[in-house]
Amino acid sequence: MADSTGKPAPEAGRAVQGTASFSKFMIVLQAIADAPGDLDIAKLTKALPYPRGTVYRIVSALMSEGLVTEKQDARTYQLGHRLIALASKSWETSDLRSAARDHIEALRNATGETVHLAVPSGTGMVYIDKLESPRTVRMTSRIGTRVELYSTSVGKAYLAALPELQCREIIANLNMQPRTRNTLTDPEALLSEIRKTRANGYSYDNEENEPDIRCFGGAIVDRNGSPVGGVSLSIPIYRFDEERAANCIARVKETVAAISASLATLV
Amino acid sequence: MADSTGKPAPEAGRAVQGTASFSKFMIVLQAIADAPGDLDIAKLTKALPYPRGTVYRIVSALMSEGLVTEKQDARTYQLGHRLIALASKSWETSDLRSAARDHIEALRNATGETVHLAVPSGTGMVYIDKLESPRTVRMTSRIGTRVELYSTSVGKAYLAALPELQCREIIANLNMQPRTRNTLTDPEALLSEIRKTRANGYSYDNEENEPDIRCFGGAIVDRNGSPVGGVSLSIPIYRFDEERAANCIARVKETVAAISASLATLV
DNA sequence: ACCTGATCGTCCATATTGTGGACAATGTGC
DNA sequence: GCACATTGTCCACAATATGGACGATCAGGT
Repeated sequence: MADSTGKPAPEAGRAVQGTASFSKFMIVLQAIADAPGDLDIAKLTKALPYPRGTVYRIVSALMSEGLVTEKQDARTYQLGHRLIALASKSWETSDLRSAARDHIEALRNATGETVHLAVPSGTGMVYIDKLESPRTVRMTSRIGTRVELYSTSVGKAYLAALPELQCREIIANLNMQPRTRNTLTDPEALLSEIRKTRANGYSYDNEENEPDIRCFGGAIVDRNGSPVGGVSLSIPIYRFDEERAANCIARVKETVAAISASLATLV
Repeated sequence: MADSTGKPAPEAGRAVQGTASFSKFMIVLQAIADAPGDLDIAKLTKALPYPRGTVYRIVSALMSEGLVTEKQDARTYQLGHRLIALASKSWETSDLRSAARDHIEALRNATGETVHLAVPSGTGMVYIDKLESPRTVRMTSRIGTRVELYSTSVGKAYLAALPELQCREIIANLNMQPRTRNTLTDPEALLSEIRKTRANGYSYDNEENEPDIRCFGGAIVDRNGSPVGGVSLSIPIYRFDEERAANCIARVKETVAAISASLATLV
Protein backbone atom coordinates (compact mmCIF):
# COMPACT_ATOMS: atom_id res chain seq x y z
CA MET A 1 0.00 0.00 0.00
CA ALA A 2 1.48 3.27 -1.14
CA ASP A 3 0.30 5.54 1.66
CA SER A 4 1.36 8.53 -0.34
CA THR A 5 -0.72 11.25 1.22
CA GLY A 6 0.02 11.60 4.89
CA LYS A 7 -2.05 9.10 6.73
CA PRO A 8 -1.90 9.32 10.49
CA ALA A 9 0.57 7.05 12.19
CA PRO A 10 -0.63 3.48 11.76
CA GLU A 11 -0.21 2.65 15.43
CA ALA A 12 -2.73 5.38 16.27
CA GLY A 13 -4.70 2.55 17.90
CA ARG A 14 -8.43 3.09 17.48
CA ALA A 15 -8.16 6.76 18.41
CA VAL A 16 -11.61 7.50 19.73
CA GLN A 17 -14.58 5.23 19.97
CA GLY A 18 -17.67 6.23 18.05
CA THR A 19 -15.83 7.20 14.92
CA ALA A 20 -15.54 3.89 13.11
CA SER A 21 -17.83 5.02 10.34
CA PHE A 22 -15.90 8.21 9.72
CA SER A 23 -12.69 6.22 9.38
CA LYS A 24 -14.29 4.25 6.59
CA PHE A 25 -15.14 7.44 4.76
CA MET A 26 -11.56 8.62 5.06
CA ILE A 27 -10.19 5.29 3.88
CA VAL A 28 -12.37 5.47 0.79
CA LEU A 29 -11.34 9.08 0.19
CA GLN A 30 -7.70 8.13 0.51
CA ALA A 31 -8.19 5.22 -1.88
CA ILE A 32 -9.57 7.63 -4.46
CA ALA A 33 -6.65 9.96 -3.79
CA ASP A 34 -4.16 7.14 -4.25
CA ALA A 35 -5.84 5.88 -7.41
CA PRO A 36 -3.32 5.37 -10.15
CA GLY A 37 -5.80 6.09 -12.89
CA ASP A 38 -9.46 6.49 -12.22
CA LEU A 39 -11.59 4.12 -10.23
CA ASP A 40 -15.18 3.12 -10.62
CA ILE A 41 -17.28 1.62 -7.86
CA ALA A 42 -16.36 -1.93 -8.87
CA LYS A 43 -12.62 -1.32 -8.73
CA LEU A 44 -12.92 0.55 -5.47
CA THR A 45 -14.85 -2.36 -4.03
CA LYS A 46 -12.10 -4.76 -5.04
CA ALA A 47 -9.48 -2.53 -3.44
CA LEU A 48 -11.37 -2.10 -0.18
CA PRO A 49 -12.68 -4.44 2.50
CA TYR A 50 -16.24 -3.15 2.23
CA PRO A 51 -19.17 -4.55 0.24
CA ARG A 52 -20.38 -2.72 -2.85
CA GLY A 53 -23.48 -1.26 -1.28
CA THR A 54 -21.36 0.34 1.41
CA VAL A 55 -18.76 1.70 -1.00
CA TYR A 56 -21.49 3.06 -3.20
CA ARG A 57 -23.15 4.88 -0.33
CA ILE A 58 -19.88 6.29 0.94
CA VAL A 59 -18.82 7.57 -2.46
CA SER A 60 -22.24 9.16 -2.92
CA ALA A 61 -21.85 10.97 0.38
CA LEU A 62 -18.34 12.12 -0.50
CA MET A 63 -19.70 13.43 -3.78
CA SER A 64 -22.57 15.28 -2.18
CA GLU A 65 -20.03 16.98 0.10
CA GLY A 66 -17.90 17.99 -2.88
CA LEU A 67 -14.87 15.99 -1.72
CA VAL A 68 -15.14 13.73 -4.73
CA THR A 69 -16.45 14.38 -8.22
CA GLU A 70 -17.70 12.07 -10.92
CA LYS A 71 -15.48 12.33 -13.93
CA GLN A 72 -17.26 13.79 -16.95
CA ASP A 73 -20.05 11.36 -17.78
CA ALA A 74 -17.94 8.29 -17.06
CA ARG A 75 -18.60 6.36 -13.87
CA THR A 76 -15.21 7.07 -12.39
CA TYR A 77 -14.33 9.26 -9.46
CA GLN A 78 -11.60 11.69 -8.52
CA LEU A 79 -10.92 14.17 -5.75
CA GLY A 80 -13.18 17.20 -5.79
CA HIS A 81 -12.42 20.86 -5.65
CA ARG A 82 -13.78 21.44 -2.19
CA LEU A 83 -10.50 20.02 -0.95
CA ILE A 84 -8.71 22.85 -2.70
CA ALA A 85 -10.99 25.38 -1.05
CA LEU A 86 -10.41 23.81 2.38
CA ALA A 87 -6.67 23.46 1.91
CA SER A 88 -6.45 27.07 0.90
CA LYS A 89 -7.84 28.00 4.31
CA SER A 90 -5.39 25.71 6.03
CA TRP A 91 -2.67 27.32 4.01
CA GLU A 92 -3.71 30.85 4.87
CA THR A 93 -3.97 30.21 8.57
CA SER A 94 -0.76 28.28 9.02
CA ASP A 95 1.20 30.07 11.72
CA LEU A 96 4.37 28.21 10.91
CA ARG A 97 4.16 29.16 7.27
CA SER A 98 3.63 32.85 7.92
CA ALA A 99 6.33 32.89 10.59
CA ALA A 100 8.72 31.23 8.19
CA ARG A 101 7.91 33.14 5.02
CA ASP A 102 10.36 36.03 5.32
CA HIS A 103 13.16 33.82 6.56
CA ILE A 104 12.94 31.24 3.81
CA GLU A 105 12.70 34.00 1.26
CA ALA A 106 15.91 35.48 2.66
CA LEU A 107 17.50 32.03 2.47
CA ARG A 108 16.47 31.63 -1.15
CA ASN A 109 17.77 35.08 -2.05
CA ALA A 110 21.04 34.59 -0.21
CA THR A 111 21.76 31.23 -1.84
CA GLY A 112 19.87 31.41 -5.11
CA GLU A 113 18.66 27.84 -4.58
CA THR A 114 15.27 26.21 -4.07
CA VAL A 115 13.96 26.22 -0.50
CA HIS A 116 11.27 23.97 0.97
CA LEU A 117 9.31 24.27 4.19
CA ALA A 118 7.90 20.98 5.46
CA VAL A 119 5.81 19.75 8.38
CA PRO A 120 5.38 16.22 9.72
CA SER A 121 2.25 14.42 8.55
CA GLY A 122 1.68 10.80 9.37
CA THR A 123 4.82 8.80 8.71
CA GLY A 124 6.30 11.40 6.38
CA MET A 125 6.45 15.11 5.82
CA VAL A 126 4.44 17.42 3.59
CA TYR A 127 5.80 20.47 1.83
CA ILE A 128 3.72 23.45 2.86
CA ASP A 129 5.80 26.08 1.14
CA LYS A 130 8.40 26.34 -1.55
CA LEU A 131 10.45 29.07 -3.11
CA GLU A 132 12.11 28.28 -6.37
CA SER A 133 15.59 28.99 -7.45
CA PRO A 134 15.57 32.00 -9.75
CA ARG A 135 17.91 30.12 -12.03
CA THR A 136 16.71 28.21 -15.04
CA VAL A 137 17.22 24.61 -13.91
CA ARG A 138 14.58 23.88 -11.34
CA MET A 139 13.60 20.92 -9.26
CA THR A 140 10.22 19.48 -9.88
CA SER A 141 8.27 19.45 -6.68
CA ARG A 142 5.07 20.92 -5.45
CA ILE A 143 3.45 22.22 -2.36
CA GLY A 144 1.45 19.37 -0.85
CA THR A 145 3.93 16.76 -1.96
CA ARG A 146 4.55 14.12 0.66
CA VAL A 147 8.12 13.00 1.18
CA GLU A 148 9.78 10.31 3.28
CA LEU A 149 11.48 10.82 6.61
CA TYR A 150 14.46 8.62 5.73
CA SER A 151 15.38 9.97 2.32
CA THR A 152 15.12 13.73 2.72
CA SER A 153 17.04 16.35 4.62
CA VAL A 154 13.88 17.76 6.21
CA GLY A 155 12.95 14.28 7.39
CA LYS A 156 16.34 13.55 8.88
CA ALA A 157 16.49 16.96 10.53
CA TYR A 158 13.08 16.29 12.07
CA LEU A 159 14.09 12.86 13.34
CA ALA A 160 17.33 14.21 14.77
CA ALA A 161 15.42 16.83 16.77
CA LEU A 162 13.18 14.22 18.42
CA PRO A 163 14.03 12.56 21.73
CA GLU A 164 16.21 9.50 21.08
CA LEU A 165 13.54 7.06 22.21
CA GLN A 166 10.79 8.44 19.99
CA CYS A 167 13.21 8.67 17.08
CA ARG A 168 14.16 4.99 17.37
CA GLU A 169 10.56 3.95 17.59
CA ILE A 170 9.63 5.84 14.43
CA ILE A 171 12.63 4.48 12.54
CA ALA A 172 11.74 0.95 13.60
CA ASN A 173 8.35 1.36 11.93
CA LEU A 174 9.58 2.88 8.70
CA ASN A 175 9.28 1.00 5.46
CA MET A 176 12.51 2.09 3.84
CA GLN A 177 12.26 1.76 0.08
CA PRO A 178 15.16 2.82 -2.16
CA ARG A 179 14.35 5.92 -4.18
CA THR A 180 17.80 6.36 -5.69
CA ARG A 181 20.99 4.30 -5.55
CA ASN A 182 22.02 6.37 -2.51
CA THR A 183 18.87 5.98 -0.42
CA LEU A 184 19.53 4.55 3.02
CA THR A 185 17.46 1.40 3.46
CA ASP A 186 19.02 0.07 6.64
CA PRO A 187 17.54 1.38 9.92
CA GLU A 188 20.95 1.13 11.62
CA ALA A 189 22.58 3.23 8.91
CA LEU A 190 19.83 5.81 9.25
CA LEU A 191 20.23 5.89 13.01
CA SER A 192 23.94 6.55 12.75
CA GLU A 193 23.22 9.23 10.14
CA ILE A 194 20.78 10.82 12.59
CA ARG A 195 23.49 10.88 15.27
CA LYS A 196 25.80 12.62 12.85
CA THR A 197 23.02 15.07 12.07
CA ARG A 198 22.61 15.88 15.75
CA ALA A 199 26.34 16.43 16.15
CA ASN A 200 26.54 18.63 13.06
CA GLY A 201 23.42 20.65 13.70
CA TYR A 202 22.21 20.16 10.13
CA SER A 203 21.10 17.26 7.94
CA TYR A 204 22.41 16.19 4.56
CA ASP A 205 20.74 14.39 1.69
CA ASN A 206 23.30 13.19 -0.80
CA GLU A 207 21.10 12.30 -3.81
CA GLU A 208 19.11 9.97 -1.56
CA ASN A 209 15.69 11.23 -2.55
CA GLU A 210 16.25 12.46 -6.09
CA PRO A 211 19.19 11.91 -8.42
CA ASP A 212 21.46 14.90 -9.03
CA ILE A 213 20.05 16.83 -6.09
CA ARG A 214 21.80 17.34 -2.78
CA CYS A 215 20.05 19.02 0.14
CA PHE A 216 20.90 20.54 3.47
CA GLY A 217 18.21 20.70 6.10
CA GLY A 218 17.44 21.95 9.57
CA ALA A 219 14.64 21.43 12.07
CA ILE A 220 12.30 24.14 13.32
CA VAL A 221 11.52 23.69 17.01
CA ASP A 222 8.93 25.17 19.34
CA ARG A 223 9.51 26.71 22.77
CA ASN A 224 9.96 23.28 24.31
CA GLY A 225 12.50 22.21 21.73
CA SER A 226 10.11 19.78 20.03
CA PRO A 227 10.42 19.80 16.26
CA VAL A 228 7.43 21.15 14.35
CA GLY A 229 8.86 21.23 10.85
CA GLY A 230 11.93 21.66 8.76
CA VAL A 231 13.60 23.70 6.06
CA SER A 232 15.68 22.35 3.23
CA LEU A 233 17.90 23.85 0.58
CA SER A 234 18.24 21.86 -2.64
CA ILE A 235 21.33 22.17 -4.79
CA PRO A 236 21.86 20.49 -8.17
CA ILE A 237 25.17 18.61 -8.09
CA TYR A 238 26.67 20.58 -10.94
CA ARG A 239 26.41 23.77 -8.88
CA PHE A 240 27.76 22.05 -5.80
CA ASP A 241 31.22 22.74 -4.38
CA GLU A 242 32.71 22.64 -0.89
CA GLU A 243 32.89 26.38 -0.44
CA ARG A 244 29.29 27.02 -1.43
CA ALA A 245 28.20 24.08 0.68
CA ALA A 246 29.77 25.52 3.82
CA ASN A 247 28.05 28.82 3.20
CA CYS A 248 24.70 27.14 2.52
CA ILE A 249 24.92 25.09 5.69
CA ALA A 250 25.55 28.19 7.75
CA ARG A 251 22.61 29.96 6.13
CA VAL A 252 20.27 27.03 6.72
CA LYS A 253 21.26 26.92 10.39
CA GLU A 254 20.63 30.64 10.74
CA THR A 255 17.27 30.31 9.03
CA VAL A 256 15.85 27.54 11.20
CA ALA A 257 17.13 29.26 14.33
CA ALA A 258 15.43 32.49 13.29
CA ILE A 259 12.13 30.77 12.48
CA SER A 260 12.20 28.84 15.76
CA ALA A 261 12.86 32.07 17.63
CA SER A 262 10.00 33.91 15.96
CA LEU A 263 7.69 30.96 16.70
CA ALA A 264 8.61 31.17 20.36
CA THR A 265 7.37 34.76 20.51
CA LEU A 266 3.92 33.71 19.29
CA VAL A 267 1.03 33.06 21.69
CA MET B 1 -23.41 31.85 8.53
CA ALA B 2 -20.59 32.71 6.20
CA ASP B 3 -20.48 29.57 4.05
CA SER B 4 -17.23 30.70 2.58
CA THR B 5 -15.75 27.42 1.45
CA GLY B 6 -17.93 25.75 -1.10
CA LYS B 7 -20.61 23.82 0.65
CA PRO B 8 -22.81 21.71 -1.52
CA ALA B 9 -26.06 23.25 -2.62
CA PRO B 10 -28.29 23.53 0.43
CA GLU B 11 -31.30 22.05 -1.35
CA ALA B 12 -29.28 18.88 -1.92
CA GLY B 13 -32.15 17.16 -0.08
CA ARG B 14 -30.76 14.48 2.22
CA ALA B 15 -28.48 13.14 -0.49
CA VAL B 16 -28.08 9.52 0.52
CA GLN B 17 -29.42 7.77 3.56
CA GLY B 18 -26.92 6.27 5.93
CA THR B 19 -24.56 9.22 5.87
CA ALA B 20 -26.00 11.46 8.56
CA SER B 21 -23.02 10.97 10.80
CA PHE B 22 -20.54 11.87 8.09
CA SER B 23 -22.43 15.09 7.41
CA LYS B 24 -21.91 16.07 11.01
CA PHE B 25 -18.19 15.53 10.68
CA MET B 26 -18.11 17.73 7.61
CA ILE B 27 -20.15 20.44 9.31
CA VAL B 28 -17.69 20.51 12.20
CA LEU B 29 -14.76 20.57 9.80
CA GLN B 30 -16.35 23.45 7.92
CA ALA B 31 -16.97 25.30 11.18
CA ILE B 32 -13.29 25.04 11.99
CA ALA B 33 -12.45 26.21 8.47
CA ASP B 34 -14.77 29.19 8.84
CA ALA B 35 -13.45 30.08 12.29
CA PRO B 36 -12.61 33.74 12.51
CA GLY B 37 -9.88 33.23 15.05
CA ASP B 38 -9.33 29.93 16.71
CA LEU B 39 -11.99 27.86 18.35
CA ASP B 40 -11.86 25.63 21.37
CA ILE B 41 -14.37 22.88 22.06
CA ALA B 42 -16.59 25.18 24.06
CA LYS B 43 -16.89 27.80 21.32
CA LEU B 44 -17.44 25.13 18.71
CA THR B 45 -20.21 23.67 20.82
CA LYS B 46 -21.90 27.06 21.03
CA ALA B 47 -21.67 27.48 17.27
CA LEU B 48 -23.02 24.04 16.48
CA PRO B 49 -26.25 22.18 17.23
CA TYR B 50 -24.47 19.24 18.86
CA PRO B 51 -23.76 18.56 22.51
CA ARG B 52 -20.22 18.91 23.84
CA GLY B 53 -19.53 15.21 24.08
CA THR B 54 -20.36 14.79 20.43
CA VAL B 55 -18.31 17.77 19.30
CA TYR B 56 -15.41 16.57 21.36
CA ARG B 57 -15.52 13.12 19.83
CA ILE B 58 -15.83 14.46 16.29
CA VAL B 59 -12.92 16.86 16.70
CA SER B 60 -10.81 14.05 18.14
CA ALA B 61 -11.57 11.92 15.10
CA LEU B 62 -10.76 14.77 12.73
CA MET B 63 -7.47 15.23 14.55
CA SER B 64 -6.55 11.58 14.41
CA GLU B 65 -7.13 11.71 10.65
CA GLY B 66 -4.89 14.75 10.32
CA LEU B 67 -7.67 16.97 8.98
CA VAL B 68 -7.46 19.18 12.05
CA THR B 69 -4.56 20.00 14.34
CA GLU B 70 -4.40 21.27 17.89
CA LYS B 71 -2.72 24.62 17.93
CA GLN B 72 0.60 24.56 19.78
CA ASP B 73 -0.23 23.61 23.35
CA ALA B 74 -3.39 25.70 23.48
CA ARG B 75 -6.74 23.94 23.31
CA THR B 76 -7.75 25.47 20.02
CA TYR B 77 -8.06 23.82 16.65
CA GLN B 78 -7.28 24.64 13.06
CA LEU B 79 -7.24 22.85 9.74
CA GLY B 80 -4.50 20.27 9.38
CA HIS B 81 -1.94 19.68 6.72
CA ARG B 82 -3.44 16.50 5.39
CA LEU B 83 -5.86 18.72 3.53
CA ILE B 84 -2.95 20.28 1.71
CA ALA B 85 -1.65 16.86 0.76
CA LEU B 86 -5.09 15.79 -0.50
CA ALA B 87 -5.75 19.05 -2.32
CA SER B 88 -2.42 18.76 -4.03
CA LYS B 89 -3.56 15.44 -5.50
CA SER B 90 -6.83 16.96 -6.60
CA TRP B 91 -4.87 19.72 -8.20
CA GLU B 92 -2.49 17.41 -10.02
CA THR B 93 -5.23 15.22 -11.40
CA SER B 94 -7.56 17.96 -12.57
CA ASP B 95 -8.16 17.35 -16.25
CA LEU B 96 -9.69 20.75 -16.72
CA ARG B 97 -6.70 22.48 -15.22
CA SER B 98 -4.16 20.67 -17.37
CA ALA B 99 -6.30 21.13 -20.49
CA ALA B 100 -6.56 24.83 -19.74
CA ARG B 101 -2.98 25.57 -18.70
CA ASP B 102 -1.47 26.43 -22.06
CA HIS B 103 -4.48 28.43 -23.16
CA ILE B 104 -4.72 30.61 -20.09
CA GLU B 105 -1.00 31.17 -20.21
CA ALA B 106 -1.36 32.37 -23.80
CA LEU B 107 -4.20 34.64 -22.68
CA ARG B 108 -2.09 36.11 -19.90
CA ASN B 109 0.83 36.68 -22.25
CA ALA B 110 -1.33 38.21 -24.97
CA THR B 111 -3.02 40.64 -22.60
CA GLY B 112 -0.51 41.08 -19.81
CA GLU B 113 -3.33 40.85 -17.27
CA THR B 114 -4.20 38.43 -14.47
CA VAL B 115 -6.12 35.32 -15.53
CA HIS B 116 -8.20 33.03 -13.31
CA LEU B 117 -9.54 29.55 -13.98
CA ALA B 118 -12.57 28.65 -11.85
CA VAL B 119 -14.87 25.68 -11.36
CA PRO B 120 -18.31 25.53 -9.75
CA SER B 121 -18.33 24.35 -6.13
CA GLY B 122 -21.52 24.43 -4.11
CA THR B 123 -23.24 27.77 -4.54
CA GLY B 124 -20.12 29.53 -5.76
CA MET B 125 -16.98 28.97 -7.72
CA VAL B 126 -13.45 28.13 -6.65
CA TYR B 127 -10.30 29.35 -8.36
CA ILE B 128 -8.23 26.34 -9.33
CA ASP B 129 -5.58 28.22 -11.25
CA LYS B 130 -4.26 31.69 -11.61
CA LEU B 131 -1.63 33.45 -13.66
CA GLU B 132 -0.58 36.86 -12.54
CA SER B 133 -0.08 39.93 -14.54
CA PRO B 134 3.64 40.48 -15.09
CA ARG B 135 3.10 44.13 -14.22
CA THR B 136 3.70 45.50 -10.77
CA VAL B 137 0.14 46.16 -9.61
CA ARG B 138 -1.44 42.83 -8.88
CA MET B 139 -4.77 41.67 -7.64
CA THR B 140 -4.81 39.83 -4.37
CA SER B 141 -6.36 36.47 -4.80
CA ARG B 142 -5.33 32.93 -4.31
CA ILE B 143 -5.91 29.52 -5.70
CA GLY B 144 -8.62 27.91 -3.59
CA THR B 145 -10.43 31.18 -3.02
CA ARG B 146 -14.18 30.84 -3.24
CA VAL B 147 -16.07 33.55 -5.07
CA GLU B 148 -19.74 34.31 -5.64
CA LEU B 149 -21.74 33.48 -8.74
CA TYR B 150 -23.47 36.86 -8.86
CA SER B 151 -20.53 39.21 -8.43
CA THR B 152 -17.86 37.74 -10.67
CA SER B 153 -17.40 37.35 -14.38
CA VAL B 154 -16.66 33.63 -14.07
CA GLY B 155 -19.86 33.19 -12.08
CA LYS B 156 -22.01 35.08 -14.55
CA ALA B 157 -20.44 33.28 -17.49
CA TYR B 158 -21.21 29.96 -15.79
CA LEU B 159 -24.81 30.91 -15.08
CA ALA B 160 -25.31 32.15 -18.63
CA ALA B 161 -24.16 28.82 -20.02
CA LEU B 162 -26.71 26.86 -17.98
CA PRO B 163 -30.17 26.00 -19.29
CA GLU B 164 -32.55 28.88 -18.52
CA LEU B 165 -34.59 26.87 -16.03
CA GLN B 166 -31.63 25.72 -13.97
CA CYS B 167 -30.14 29.21 -14.06
CA ARG B 168 -33.33 30.77 -12.68
CA GLU B 169 -33.53 28.20 -9.94
CA ILE B 170 -29.96 28.84 -8.80
CA ILE B 171 -30.44 32.60 -8.89
CA ALA B 172 -33.62 32.26 -6.83
CA ASN B 173 -31.61 30.58 -4.09
CA LEU B 174 -28.70 33.01 -4.04
CA ASN B 175 -28.09 35.21 -1.06
CA MET B 176 -26.92 38.32 -2.85
CA GLN B 177 -24.81 40.45 -0.54
CA PRO B 178 -23.22 43.68 -1.78
CA ARG B 179 -19.45 43.41 -2.03
CA THR B 180 -18.87 46.79 -3.62
CA ARG B 181 -21.18 49.68 -4.50
CA ASN B 182 -21.66 48.09 -7.95
CA THR B 183 -22.60 44.59 -6.84
CA LEU B 184 -25.93 43.44 -8.22
CA THR B 185 -28.20 42.48 -5.33
CA ASP B 186 -31.48 42.15 -7.19
CA PRO B 187 -32.19 38.74 -8.75
CA GLU B 188 -34.10 40.39 -11.62
CA ALA B 189 -31.16 42.64 -12.44
CA LEU B 190 -28.86 39.64 -12.40
CA LEU B 191 -31.17 37.69 -14.66
CA SER B 192 -31.25 40.47 -17.22
CA GLU B 193 -27.46 40.73 -16.97
CA ILE B 194 -27.25 37.00 -17.67
CA ARG B 195 -29.39 37.43 -20.78
CA LYS B 196 -27.05 40.14 -21.98
CA THR B 197 -24.13 37.84 -21.26
CA ARG B 198 -25.70 35.12 -23.41
CA ALA B 199 -26.26 37.55 -26.26
CA ASN B 200 -22.72 38.93 -26.05
CA GLY B 201 -20.94 35.62 -25.63
CA TYR B 202 -18.89 36.95 -22.70
CA SER B 203 -19.56 38.21 -19.17
CA TYR B 204 -18.57 41.50 -17.60
CA ASP B 205 -17.85 42.42 -13.99
CA ASN B 206 -17.75 46.17 -13.59
CA GLU B 207 -16.15 46.53 -10.13
CA GLU B 208 -18.90 44.34 -8.71
CA ASN B 209 -16.66 41.98 -6.79
CA GLU B 210 -13.69 44.17 -6.01
CA PRO B 211 -13.24 47.93 -6.30
CA ASP B 212 -11.04 49.19 -9.13
CA ILE B 213 -11.07 45.82 -10.92
CA ARG B 214 -13.07 45.05 -14.04
CA CYS B 215 -13.22 41.54 -15.45
CA PHE B 216 -14.27 39.80 -18.62
CA GLY B 217 -15.23 36.15 -18.41
CA GLY B 218 -16.24 33.19 -20.49
CA ALA B 219 -17.59 29.72 -19.76
CA ILE B 220 -15.83 26.46 -20.54
CA VAL B 221 -18.28 23.83 -21.72
CA ASP B 222 -18.07 20.06 -22.20
CA ARG B 223 -19.11 18.07 -25.27
CA ASN B 224 -22.78 18.45 -24.36
CA GLY B 225 -22.53 22.19 -23.96
CA SER B 226 -22.85 22.05 -20.16
CA PRO B 227 -20.58 24.51 -18.38
CA VAL B 228 -17.78 22.98 -16.31
CA GLY B 229 -15.85 26.12 -15.43
CA GLY B 230 -14.86 29.57 -16.48
CA VAL B 231 -11.98 31.86 -17.29
CA SER B 232 -11.71 35.49 -16.30
CA LEU B 233 -9.37 38.32 -17.18
CA SER B 234 -8.99 41.03 -14.53
CA ILE B 235 -8.05 44.56 -15.51
CA PRO B 236 -7.37 47.43 -13.10
CA ILE B 237 -9.53 50.39 -14.10
CA TYR B 238 -6.59 52.68 -14.68
CA ARG B 239 -5.36 50.38 -17.46
CA PHE B 240 -8.82 50.05 -18.93
CA ASP B 241 -9.87 51.66 -22.20
CA GLU B 242 -12.37 50.74 -24.90
CA GLU B 243 -9.83 49.58 -27.42
CA ARG B 244 -8.00 47.27 -25.04
CA ALA B 245 -11.33 46.01 -23.76
CA ALA B 246 -12.46 44.93 -27.20
CA ASN B 247 -9.21 43.09 -27.74
CA CYS B 248 -9.39 41.42 -24.33
CA ILE B 249 -12.97 40.28 -24.92
CA ALA B 250 -11.98 38.68 -28.20
CA ARG B 251 -9.04 36.92 -26.55
CA VAL B 252 -11.18 35.60 -23.71
CA LYS B 253 -13.71 34.21 -26.18
CA GLU B 254 -10.95 32.51 -28.13
CA THR B 255 -9.47 31.06 -24.96
CA VAL B 256 -12.64 29.46 -23.59
CA ALA B 257 -13.50 28.12 -27.04
CA ALA B 258 -10.06 26.56 -27.32
CA ILE B 259 -10.22 25.01 -23.85
CA SER B 260 -13.72 23.65 -24.49
CA ALA B 261 -12.53 22.16 -27.77
CA SER B 262 -9.53 20.47 -26.19
CA LEU B 263 -11.76 19.09 -23.42
CA ALA B 264 -14.04 17.56 -26.03
CA THR B 265 -11.15 15.53 -27.42
CA LEU B 266 -10.51 13.91 -24.03
CA VAL B 267 -11.95 10.51 -23.08
C1' DA C 1 -6.20 29.47 50.81
C1' DC C 2 -10.80 28.42 49.61
C1' DC C 3 -14.69 28.69 46.79
C1' DT C 4 -17.05 29.44 42.13
C1' DG C 5 -17.62 28.79 37.44
C1' DA C 6 -16.08 27.09 33.25
C1' DT C 7 -13.86 23.63 30.34
C1' DC C 8 -11.83 19.22 29.53
C1' DG C 9 -11.77 14.28 29.04
C1' DT C 10 -14.27 9.90 29.61
C1' DC C 11 -17.99 6.48 30.28
C1' DC C 12 -22.08 3.77 29.03
C1' DA C 13 -27.24 2.53 28.33
C1' DT C 14 -30.09 3.86 24.67
C1' DA C 15 -31.70 4.72 20.12
C1' DT C 16 -30.29 6.35 15.93
C1' DT C 17 -27.42 5.10 12.22
C1' DG C 18 -24.92 2.29 9.04
C1' DT C 19 -24.59 -2.32 7.02
C1' DG C 20 -24.57 -5.48 3.26
C1' DG C 21 -27.19 -9.08 0.95
C1' DA C 22 -30.80 -9.17 -2.42
C1' DC C 23 -33.26 -7.34 -6.47
C1' DA C 24 -34.27 -4.94 -10.81
C1' DA C 25 -32.39 -2.04 -14.25
C1' DT C 26 -28.93 -0.86 -17.31
C1' DG C 27 -24.82 -1.52 -19.93
C1' DT C 28 -21.11 -4.14 -22.48
C1' DG C 29 -18.75 -7.84 -24.99
C1' DC C 30 -19.07 -12.02 -27.62
C1' DG D 1 -29.31 -12.54 -29.20
C1' DC D 2 -27.54 -14.24 -24.77
C1' DA D 3 -24.36 -14.02 -20.79
C1' DC D 4 -21.79 -11.35 -17.74
C1' DA D 5 -20.69 -7.26 -15.23
C1' DT D 6 -21.98 -3.09 -13.08
C1' DT D 7 -25.12 0.32 -11.33
C1' DG D 8 -28.59 2.02 -8.31
C1' DT D 9 -31.96 1.08 -4.50
C1' DC D 10 -34.23 -1.16 -0.55
C1' DC D 11 -34.82 -2.81 4.21
C1' DA D 12 -34.39 -6.01 8.50
C1' DC D 13 -30.75 -6.40 11.41
C1' DA D 14 -26.61 -5.25 13.85
C1' DA D 15 -23.24 -2.09 14.75
C1' DT D 16 -22.47 2.60 15.76
C1' DA D 17 -23.08 7.28 17.44
C1' DT D 18 -25.39 9.84 20.91
C1' DG D 19 -25.41 12.96 24.83
C1' DG D 20 -26.26 13.28 29.70
C1' DA D 21 -23.60 12.56 33.72
C1' DC D 22 -19.36 12.33 36.40
C1' DG D 23 -14.74 13.48 38.08
C1' DA D 24 -10.59 16.13 37.08
C1' DT D 25 -8.39 20.36 36.17
C1' DC D 26 -7.73 25.15 35.90
C1' DA D 27 -8.41 30.50 36.31
C1' DG D 28 -10.15 34.14 38.68
C1' DG D 29 -12.34 36.33 42.64
C1' DT D 30 -12.97 37.49 47.61
